[in-house]
Amino acid sequence: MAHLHDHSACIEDAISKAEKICSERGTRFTDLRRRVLEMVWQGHKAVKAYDLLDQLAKEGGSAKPPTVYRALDFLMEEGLVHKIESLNAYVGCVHPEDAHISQFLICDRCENVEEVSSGTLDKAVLGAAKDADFLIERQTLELHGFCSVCRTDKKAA
Amino acid sequence: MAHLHDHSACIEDAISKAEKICSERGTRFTDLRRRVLEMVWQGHKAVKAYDLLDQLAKEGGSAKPPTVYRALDFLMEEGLVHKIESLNAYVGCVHPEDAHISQFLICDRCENVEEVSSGTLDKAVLGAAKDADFLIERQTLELHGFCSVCRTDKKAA
DNA sequence: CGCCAATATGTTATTTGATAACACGCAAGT
DNA sequence: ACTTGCGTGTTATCAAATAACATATTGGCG
Repeated sequence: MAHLHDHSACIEDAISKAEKICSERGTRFTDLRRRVLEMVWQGHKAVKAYDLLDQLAKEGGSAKPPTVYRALDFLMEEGLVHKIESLNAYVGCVHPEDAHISQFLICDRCENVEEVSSGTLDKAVLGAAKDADFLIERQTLELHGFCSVCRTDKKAA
Repeated sequence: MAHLHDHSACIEDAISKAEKICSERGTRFTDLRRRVLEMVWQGHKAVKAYDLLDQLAKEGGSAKPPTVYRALDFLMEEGLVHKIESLNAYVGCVHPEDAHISQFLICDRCENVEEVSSGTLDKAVLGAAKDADFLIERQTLELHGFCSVCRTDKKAA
């Protein structure tokens, strides 16, 4: 993911995909849920629930924790948002149209989160589970470190 | 990991390894830290910080959150304990003597946590990072599902 | 249309998870 | 004995998440 890009296109894309998915499934993409999804997509960083809460509160309405957590729960159910467990934060899904296992590269410097899908990695995970005779239902795979841009910057500095 | 085994041997082993490691490094394996490590090792499940706190409180002494979090921080620094991010809980490390990357199989039924080390998996993770030109510093890899025993039980039930 | 049921949101309170800041104590080395 | 560092105690607070109940909105159906 480049550091410089037309991010408004990312937001628009995420919203239109969400509209399509919800309409296909007959689930309701309400104003609140749209607003929360937009806020999650304000960048490619993982966003904290209470930061969303603050923003919502500033925008006028009364906003309490359940408001934002319920919206996040809905968005996660629909696969539009993922939770980053190691950060207690939430990030927009880049390809919500198909169900998938999530794997993340999280830069600890610029904080950008990149969602990757590696078939090799998937296979290795399944292989490890098979070796242990373990049935996987859900996985958390979060790799922290430095993205290519930040690694270069560090060297320069 | 078998469901039935002489668990006291696990505890003893963990404590003696901890003693050895701390003495080698010149770090202090105090009574409190020993007690917390024993409690983390009361089973192969991940243990919550506030459960440790409750236990400590019952054992007489005054115990407040920092007490247990500081002990856990120490134990994690020494590699004696790992945090399971997806559960906000802590589990004893099975081979603290050598630094390593942690990968966990977490049974959502019996709650046992098995620490695995798969070279294939390690390689796949490194490969995915390399493809993205990403430098890994730390990883969270937690696989949730059902262990072999619980999977069999489920079928039977 | 008007009603009902289901879903969504608002509201209050509480639980759980974690850390900041400062005080006190103890142990090892000089 | 002294002091320096480390460990622990204590108080307070922040941060993350959910429970329980009230109200509102929407969509389906008679």
